[in-house]
Amino acid sequence: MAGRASAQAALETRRSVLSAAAEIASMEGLDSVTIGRLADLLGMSKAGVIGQFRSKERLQLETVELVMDAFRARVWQPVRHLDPGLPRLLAACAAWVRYGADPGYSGGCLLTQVTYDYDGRSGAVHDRIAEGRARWRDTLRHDIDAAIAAGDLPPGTDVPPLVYGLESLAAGITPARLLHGDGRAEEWALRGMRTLLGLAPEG
Amino acid sequence: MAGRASAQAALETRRSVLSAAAEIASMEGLDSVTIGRLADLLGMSKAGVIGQFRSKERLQLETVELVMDAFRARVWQPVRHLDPGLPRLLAACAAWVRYGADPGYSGGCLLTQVTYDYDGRSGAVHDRIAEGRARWRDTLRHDIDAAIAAGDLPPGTDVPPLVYGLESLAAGITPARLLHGDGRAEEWALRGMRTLLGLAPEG
DNA sequence: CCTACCGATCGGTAGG
DNA sequence: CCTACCGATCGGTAGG
Repeated sequence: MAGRASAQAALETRRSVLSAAAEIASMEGLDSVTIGRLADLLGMSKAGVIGQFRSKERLQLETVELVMDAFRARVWQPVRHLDPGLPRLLAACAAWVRYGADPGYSGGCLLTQVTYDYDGRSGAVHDRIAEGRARWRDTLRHDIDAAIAAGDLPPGTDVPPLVYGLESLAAGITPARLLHGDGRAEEWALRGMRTLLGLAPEG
Repeated sequence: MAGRASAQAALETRRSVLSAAAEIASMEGLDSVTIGRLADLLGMSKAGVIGQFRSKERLQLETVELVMDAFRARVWQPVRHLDPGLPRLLAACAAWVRYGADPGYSGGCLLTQVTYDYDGRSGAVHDRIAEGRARWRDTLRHDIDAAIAAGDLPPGTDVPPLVYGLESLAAGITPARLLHGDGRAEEWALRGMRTLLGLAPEG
């Protein structure tokens, strides 16, 4: 029973630790994910929890990685097969706000929360978040450029402010829902995105 | 030297504790404000730090209160003498994004960070943030309503999505600056606000 | 992945 | 506002 488990069992343990870490983090912040709490929650020893992750920072980093994977799977994967351009951008935005409104964790969108919490810190988590956001910005820019080239957006469109606006509107969903109970924040965010893109409110 | 200080000295101590707490919190989050760290930073004993605040939650709450006061002083105070309506709304938005870009703390806008960090928690800090945001929303709504009545905004303006958009765009400044070095985020936020209001890009 | 343990730090109090 | 102290918990390691 004791001793080193099989590679498969170790992988399952790893997954359950990260899943619990994401759940705690979504409610109380990534800092509140402590080794002792995870051990209690999972009925394991602290050594068992931290064993696979060398350090708490590694565990935090892998938690962030897990959530970024979920974001890609739910937001980017469903639309990536479409041609670059405005239709794909709008589909991505719709999936994006949908994810923000229902990220699969009790405490709201962990990605947003970690972004706003770690932006002013230094360290691996800050760097990883900055890199992930930069890649998502690239993706958005790519579709915006294609939309301009196709004539679906005006030729003079200033791209950086537009990207800034889209990501700000998406991020606002979590506090709107959790602080004010705005059940329609998802819809509001998407409507704002359409306005910034210069599109009519519907269709 | 030792023993209970005068009421005035106590007030100065209180201020210096809260100021240090805000500085730490802006960089590493409100959770990282520990009594021991404040004591080290200020050259005091832990008992001296916590003495005036009964508990850590009270200290956190008063730190939030301090930052909310600063927000009101820098954003609302300079424009409140203007008549309700679009000009005051635009002046408030300009002061708002200015504050977001330069909030007076090293680690960015503490109000934004705490908002996104505590939205999913329960407790006094969450409740106070929700209340403060609700009051600011009321202020915005009041000017928007006046602008509609004056004919400066269309009669059919849907107010809640607009308020949502304004606050989301303002909040996006901190991560844009700190994660991506977007020096023009303040300008982008204001431009987005004007677009949502249906105004021309300039003037 | 467990037991047993390390030094450090946590929030907070007693008493002056 | 200080010294001295409390039990609890922190991240992490040794050894199996």
